Amino acid sequence: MKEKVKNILKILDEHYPNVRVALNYTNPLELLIATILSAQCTDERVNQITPYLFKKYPTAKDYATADLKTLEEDIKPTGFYKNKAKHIKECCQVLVEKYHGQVPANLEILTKLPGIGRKTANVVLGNAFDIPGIVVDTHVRRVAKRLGLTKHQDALKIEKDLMQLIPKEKWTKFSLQLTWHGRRICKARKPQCNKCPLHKWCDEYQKV
DNA sequence: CTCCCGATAT
DNA sequence: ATATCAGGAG
Repeated sequence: MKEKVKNILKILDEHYPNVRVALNYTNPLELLIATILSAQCTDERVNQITPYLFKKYPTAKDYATADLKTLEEDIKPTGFYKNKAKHIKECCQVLVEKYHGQVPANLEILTKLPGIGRKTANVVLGNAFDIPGIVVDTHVRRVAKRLGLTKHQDALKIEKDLMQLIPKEKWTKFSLQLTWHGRRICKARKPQCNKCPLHKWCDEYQKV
């Protein structure tokens, strides 16, 4: 397994050397909001509305004091807009009341905020604060499972498995690489195994 | 486990 | 028609 992980990491680095979050942002708050909006929605769609959104709501206080219906309309194209608007407003209210309107760089604090789970928290920590974290989104879950890096379905168990296998300083980049690979090659519906540089090390590919 | 939301691929 | 898309709350 150790050799397998080493090879997978090497191949990922060769093929995806400069991965970056596909969501556009210029500060931790913007990344936090964009990540909440990205739930069950493509990043392109999120990027389409965020230029307008970030201009209209530059600080946490702007979301905290926003009219809920107006905020719903502003984020509508990203889907789940009622839940997301409610989460964003409540989350920013806590940020204003308890954290001076700043995004805390701490996993335990972040995951207690309304609308913020481990996935969103780790995206913000890893990319806005350079604090290593394994991000288990739908792509990471699928690809890690297919590769045979975990047997679990539960996101937290997958996160723990990957934390054991991957060196800490690579957690954030590895998550981004797996997500990117999952989007482009190892797709949910029609995985492009013939184009996949990892298929030698893939459990699922060996089965077929 | 279900619900929230709607666009797009298959 | 149905599954899926950078999930989280109740």
